[in-house]
Amino acid sequence: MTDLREQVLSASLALIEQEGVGALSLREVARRAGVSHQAPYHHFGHKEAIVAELVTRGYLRLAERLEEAERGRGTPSRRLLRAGLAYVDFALSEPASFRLMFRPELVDRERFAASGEAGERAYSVLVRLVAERHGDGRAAGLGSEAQRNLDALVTMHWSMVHGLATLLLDGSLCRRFATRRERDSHVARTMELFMEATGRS
Amino acid sequence: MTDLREQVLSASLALIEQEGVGALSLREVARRAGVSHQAPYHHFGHKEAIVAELVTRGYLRLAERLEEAERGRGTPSRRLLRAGLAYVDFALSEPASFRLMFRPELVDRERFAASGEAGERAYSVLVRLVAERHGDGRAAGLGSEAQRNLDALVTMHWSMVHGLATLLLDGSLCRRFATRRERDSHVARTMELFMEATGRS
DNA sequence: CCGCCGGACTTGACACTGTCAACCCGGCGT
DNA sequence: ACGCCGGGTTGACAGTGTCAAGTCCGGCGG
Repeated sequence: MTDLREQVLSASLALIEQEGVGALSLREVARRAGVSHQAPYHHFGHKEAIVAELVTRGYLRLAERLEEAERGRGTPSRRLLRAGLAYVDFALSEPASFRLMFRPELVDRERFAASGEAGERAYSVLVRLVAERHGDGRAAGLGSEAQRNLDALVTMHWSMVHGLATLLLDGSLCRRFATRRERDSHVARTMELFMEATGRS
Repeated sequence: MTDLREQVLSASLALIEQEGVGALSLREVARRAGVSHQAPYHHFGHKEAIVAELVTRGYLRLAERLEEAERGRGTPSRRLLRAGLAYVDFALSEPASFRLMFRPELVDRERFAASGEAGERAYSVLVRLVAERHGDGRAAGLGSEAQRNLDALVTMHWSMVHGLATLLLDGSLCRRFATRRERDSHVARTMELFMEATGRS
């Protein structure tokens, strides 16, 4: 019916959501779209191109959510916290995209530059938020020692939210909670603990 | 020559290390072991059983490393830090195992209980270390509020090291460092920053 | 109007995968 | 001596990604 290209993309995502990343099959996607097994090739060339497109779009949506938190009201700490929660929430609400985004063997970032750039855009939001919170007061003039510490701070924040997201999604944390509400309050408590410990506001 | 079972396991790991998780192929493994494509089936039944065995052994080695850090000298904080560094180091030195361990769609934890138990063993080390550091002074008598906070602390520590490990392995951090030494010092700085922020010793 | 050109799609083939089935062989216990 | 069985083999089947043709059709130039 509508644009087959879009249909292929959404069918792929749905398939991954239902059966897991490993079950993504062009032929099954074609079947679901009601076309022959080669039709998708006319729009994408190979499987990797489909995944690359999904990865790019995933990073763009993540970047949007983070930028939304960045634009919000409140202290730098508060906005950084909201960005962190948005990161985790993204992973939980779009698990298929999130898993694809962090499986580098699926899409070669060299050949699909758009995916890499979208990832950089999301990353840069985090860098700005951390820098804002942890005082880059004297603008760009930090010595290399201070710069290295800022780098470490960014890595620390990112590792925290990324670890939380992946453990909730794929790790043992995913079996620890009976209800969604329970899980969410655990996440909130953990993030607040972290922000409080590392905070200076 | 020697035990084919062991040969299959090590060949599988080597193959994953070289070509990625997706490239694990029983037939290629058999080829490398110099046997027919069905020989591995005589020892494992299906592919999942091979992966499950690798996952179990991976968790056991990780648990050993963590327990080694636990037994070491120093304050609780120091030992927790060393356990965290051991976690990251494990991921970097055994990337194939680590990736398998956190891809739950590959092995069903219900049917392969050994994998789950080995994972629990590693997890419990972390729980003990965090509890020891963050004062479970009055033993088992914590109220449910304090218990929830301890849970959140464990999740926080685990998320931190797990996020750091996966970002170094699969995320954008892996392209940020030219030399291993540079990378390691970044890891050390990040972990120390984290421990200092969350520490009470 | 005809012709034809190119994009969207189909059909058919190939090599590869995991897995089922049958067969084969050599050492062991009875 | 015989049968059994663990470890190994070969052969087949369905499913996969991908290459190579062929088919259909709408819009264009002449």
